[in-house]
Amino acid sequence: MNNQFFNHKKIDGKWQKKWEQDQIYKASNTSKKPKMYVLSMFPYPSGAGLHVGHPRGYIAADVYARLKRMQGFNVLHPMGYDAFGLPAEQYAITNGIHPKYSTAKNVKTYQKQLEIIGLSYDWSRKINTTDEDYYKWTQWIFLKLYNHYYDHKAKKAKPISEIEGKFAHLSQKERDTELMKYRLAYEGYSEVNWCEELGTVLANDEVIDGKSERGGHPVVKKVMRQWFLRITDYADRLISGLDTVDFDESLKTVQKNWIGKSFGHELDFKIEGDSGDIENIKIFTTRIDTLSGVTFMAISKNHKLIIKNSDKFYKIINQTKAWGDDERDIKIKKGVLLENVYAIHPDTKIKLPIFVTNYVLSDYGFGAVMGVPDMDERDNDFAILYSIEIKQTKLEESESIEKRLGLKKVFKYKIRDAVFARQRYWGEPIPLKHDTDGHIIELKEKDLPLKLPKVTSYEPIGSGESPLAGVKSWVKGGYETNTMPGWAGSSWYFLRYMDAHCKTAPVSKKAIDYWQQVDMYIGGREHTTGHLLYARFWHKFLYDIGLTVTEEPFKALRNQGMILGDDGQKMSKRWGNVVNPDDCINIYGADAFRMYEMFLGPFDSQLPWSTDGIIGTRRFVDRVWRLSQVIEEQNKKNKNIKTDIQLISKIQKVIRKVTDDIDGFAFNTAVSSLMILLNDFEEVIQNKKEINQLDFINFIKLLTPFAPHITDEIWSVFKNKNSINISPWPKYDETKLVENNIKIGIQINGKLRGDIEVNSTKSESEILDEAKYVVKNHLEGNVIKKTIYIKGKIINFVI
RNA sequence: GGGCAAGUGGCGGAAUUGGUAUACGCGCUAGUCUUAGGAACUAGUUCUUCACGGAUUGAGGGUUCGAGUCCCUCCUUGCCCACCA
Repeated sequence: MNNQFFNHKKIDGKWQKKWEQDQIYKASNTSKKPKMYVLSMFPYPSGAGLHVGHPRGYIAADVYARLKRMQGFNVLHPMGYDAFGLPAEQYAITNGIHPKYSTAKNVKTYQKQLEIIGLSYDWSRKINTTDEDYYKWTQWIFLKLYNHYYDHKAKKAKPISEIEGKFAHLSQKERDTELMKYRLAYEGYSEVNWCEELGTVLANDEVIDGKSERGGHPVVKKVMRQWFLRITDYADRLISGLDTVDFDESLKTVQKNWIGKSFGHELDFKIEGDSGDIENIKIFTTRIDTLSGVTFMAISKNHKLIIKNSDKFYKIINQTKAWGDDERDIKIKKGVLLENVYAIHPDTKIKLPIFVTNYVLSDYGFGAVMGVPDMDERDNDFAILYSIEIKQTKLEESESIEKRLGLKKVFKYKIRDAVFARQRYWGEPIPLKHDTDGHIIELKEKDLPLKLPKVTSYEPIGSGESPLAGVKSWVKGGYETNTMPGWAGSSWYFLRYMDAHCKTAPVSKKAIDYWQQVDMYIGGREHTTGHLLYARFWHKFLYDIGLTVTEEPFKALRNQGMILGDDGQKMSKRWGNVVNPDDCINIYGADAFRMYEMFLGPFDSQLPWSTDGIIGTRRFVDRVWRLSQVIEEQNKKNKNIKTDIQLISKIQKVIRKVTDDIDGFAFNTAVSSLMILLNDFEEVIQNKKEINQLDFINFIKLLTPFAPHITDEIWSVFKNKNSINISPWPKYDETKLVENNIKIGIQINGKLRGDIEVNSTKSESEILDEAKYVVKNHLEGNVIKKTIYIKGKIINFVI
């Protein structure tokens, strides 16, 4: 070992191979050590492969996992692939290649890219959501959702069989219909986000500004048969559970706002005039106290008053058709007055005009609003546009209105039940059959997995139905032709890692009892209202049915900031600013790359990438390498070197700093303090002093979570057995600290005028006298009115 | 429109939470070595000034012996949600 440069090409691979051979990162499900489950959000392997932004979260999780392992935890740190979903299917349509093969290829690429980074995964637990052994259990969970309902009194899910008796007197068809109103996975007809280009329905969070998240195709509303998950039943628990987890406060707020719980009252306004069977307009309001200011009613164009009287209101239907399908897009308020129909104010009995408007959402509350232009800005805008009376509101205690009109307090939520069906091929088949009467039959557990059949074409068939509807045997068997959405497999994968090969359940009782939940979850903020909410929902359901042992899946969550291109734009092929991690690792080595990703800046900040900077951490790696050789030489000659006590003291401080920083996800400052410590080591060597190997080992141990390859190599050159990666973490020892002479500033009236060396042997008056002497020019001819001396920090003379 | 962040050298960013602003790294300048270039190493590098000195954390004000940090007003940028009754 006489090289000036660290030979990463040889050494990185050597250790990666050895770690895998010795299985040093394998987690034990029976260990007596304290457990620690550290999880990175698993990737969707796209054809483009990883860019340098992706590994940031993986490396951070890995650094954290490595620290915990060295601190003596039994660490579970797994990785896998989320491989069902649209892009693979789009690729299949364009290229005629089965998604199974294209995703397998992508997974292979990702696997290679991850391996060369040197991440400490327990690969024996690798999962892939498209494996039959995996999606068998996704289907199993779906069936559990299907045959459970939510008991709002007990606040938990219960078997549907418990309420079947209630409907025993009904015909099977009627009974099916009634029970469907309770099931947590249910079939319904609903207006959904339909994307013609993709030929499928999308969830709300997959639609951005009326366009599909993937591809940016137009999305319109369409009524279709769908499967839904009743996430709304869990809305309250999804809010209250946030108080028990260690997530970023702003992320909790986003989830709370997404669920959108609000408190208010429901109230019926009687209708007079030509309104067919409809007698009332039901509204929800959070401001019942403004009732006296109501001067009109506003309803959405899809309100039942219009729909059920389409013959009477055909003109209005035609007029409002052109308003656009997405009410969220509207900029200018529009309205049409209903003729010959009035609503009656419950107190004054005054006739109120009814308008069909574009600013009332059809899918929130009852799609109807009481218009209070005096108090509500939106109602005010509308009233001015349509010359509606604006009446001064007399606020009234809501309790007295409640009593007078017999109203009850109610809660409303913004969150909708989640559409759980895609008219697509590349997803988990829904394990249900429809018999000829339309009765639904569940598949039995022994018949799972219901495997995806082969198809000849991946295009959705004309009606917008899934390609499965074109498979004769499938349709003949009565199988459901919808498949599950992309987020099905990712809603429970963290449980599967606990027991990746369990044959009898999604996860065995023994494994869940041991691992409990994810202790530290690391991923991007973009999953806040999608995956993260769905996973919490499924986990709570699985808790209700006794499969999991905690209410929440993730005890703590940390979000990484996005890495931008060096032009400050999002990294993408479109801008030509994509940097590939493989190239960086090939040139600079995994350790330099890992350190640079962590050193770039605060973990949760968005940061521009600059490949130029890696040279800095690469130089650091080389300097550590050279220093290790010098120290080895010194220690060969003399076994009992006494290291400079100042340096030992500095090492102790860095032990504390690096430990605290990794715990607090302040990786950038941990790396910088390691750089400072290296500078200190080199200064000692330059001064022709010697360093004991054991003190240097403390330093390389602190470096190990960031740069595990070079530290393991040095560790073995120093003739240590096993891997440094499973050696004990250094302990901070306060007794080894020495007090230095420190320089403190001398201020006059708060302005810095000089400095002074102090140490513990000098008394306060000695220090102050000396300080006065140092700044005597500034003090000349002035009286010191006040002296402030903060020990070890500052002296301030006020004149 | 609402909510949440954040504004510090040429650049990415530090600052023990009110106590010497600009740590660490990139880049740049000079030097050593080299036929040369590169690499490596050494020294320097907030601005202004020949220098002594002076100024400086988006702008302005305030509290304090002392403010990047706390308070008020404003400006700018980023992200998320956007007619949720």
